[in-house]
Amino acid sequence: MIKYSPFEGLTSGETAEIRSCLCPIEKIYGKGDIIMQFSDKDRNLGLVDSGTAYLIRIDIDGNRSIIDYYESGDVFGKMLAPESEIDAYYILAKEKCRISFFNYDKLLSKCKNNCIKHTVLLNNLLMLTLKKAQMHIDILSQRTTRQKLITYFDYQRNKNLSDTFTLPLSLSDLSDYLSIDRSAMMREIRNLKEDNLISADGNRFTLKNSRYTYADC
Amino acid sequence: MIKYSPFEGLTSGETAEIRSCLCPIEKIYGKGDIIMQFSDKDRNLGLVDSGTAYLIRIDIDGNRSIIDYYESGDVFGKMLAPESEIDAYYILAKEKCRISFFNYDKLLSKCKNNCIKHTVLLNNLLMLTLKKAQMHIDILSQRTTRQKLITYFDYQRNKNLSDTFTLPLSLSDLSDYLSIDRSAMMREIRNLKEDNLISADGNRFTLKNSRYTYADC
DNA sequence: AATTACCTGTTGCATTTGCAACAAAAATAA
DNA sequence: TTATTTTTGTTGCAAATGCAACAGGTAATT
Repeated sequence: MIKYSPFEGLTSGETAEIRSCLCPIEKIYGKGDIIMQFSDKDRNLGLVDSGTAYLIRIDIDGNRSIIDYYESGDVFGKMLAPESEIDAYYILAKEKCRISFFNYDKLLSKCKNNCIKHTVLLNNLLMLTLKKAQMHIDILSQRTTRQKLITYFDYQRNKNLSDTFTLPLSLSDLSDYLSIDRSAMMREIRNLKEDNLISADGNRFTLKNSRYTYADC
Repeated sequence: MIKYSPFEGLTSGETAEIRSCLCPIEKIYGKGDIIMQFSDKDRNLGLVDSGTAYLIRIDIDGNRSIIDYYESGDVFGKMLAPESEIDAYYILAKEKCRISFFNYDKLLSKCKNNCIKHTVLLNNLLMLTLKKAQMHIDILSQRTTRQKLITYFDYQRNKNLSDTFTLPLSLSDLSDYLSIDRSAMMREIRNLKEDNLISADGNRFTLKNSRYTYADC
């Protein structure tokens, strides 16, 4: 499985060069802070240095969904976000976060050195965001709660290269990300345990069906 | 609402230049033909000149889902497609299609003229695919059949700039794209009619709730 | 240390959704 | 044309899911 990152295909020297060329601004956010609101004025792109954050959608009826989540190395911004005239989207700090903000007018323009590295970076950002979106579609398009859970767990297994892994989300938030009722999800997790397909201790899970292992990748 | 297209931001002259530079190969497919299978050998990117095609997923249990669909101007290819070791993905011609294939090694490499247009094209392709994926997530993350339908119809209204529009999918295929049971979907469409929120004749629909119109965009 | 807020886990019950099956209509092929 | 396949539309029933409410545990805050 290919791991996509913003600086994929760039050496650490080039990465440093881009960083100094684009001179990002670092900010710290506390739990529950709103990091970005996607107003027209906001010409920044956020790179998560540490902590976790959510992309939240509030729809016309006030329902809250977790559309995406960001861990260290993930990136967000208006350019990469869904647009809507109806729903509100914002980035929420789930825990204390350190974020580097890049001005993306600088990112989009050619720099003095006429280097194509900006473009490589831009492509990486788009590809990274696309792959996460495709993963989410893969999960959401599963027909049952059970299949949504198993598909999500399978991605976690591949990401962690281990049958045992700790969820990056609380169970409560996971149900939001999977777009299912929390109590129904808890019920199905119990069923999966009873069917001996998983075991779990808190939010540390082990996938027991070994038909397809991360080693197959 | 911004309309994304592969050649967005390029003049018709530049578009022609790219086409001649990349010299795409045109092919015609009949209804039901498999256009692309995402094998490693396939280094092509397909642009739909006419007709419609689907991105199909067949999961481990044999279930078929429509993950994406392509109309004139849309683009597909291994680079833009989900990857999976478990599920099979392929592009299926829904009706007679004319497709232009671009070699994307050529696309990714700099051309002799050192033009950045290839890169613009690449960014457009990624952005186009991302926006479609985000739309799909927006729809699939709706909790009820009713909300999935209304959200989908709303996108169609915006795309067509009219409260009345013809679906680009058959109702049968729409249920696959929305990941819901067809009969349940038919039942909910009937309910929507009875609640006077929509009217429909065949697969020509009119959205009657005018809280938010395309004019607001 | 005490208080508060949040998260986990559970249950009964109502509602929604999926499943299976069928008939009619429409589109496609022979 | 006629035959065949696909799509639409419907229904009864079973199963899955959502809703509301609550209790206990854990983490965060004062």
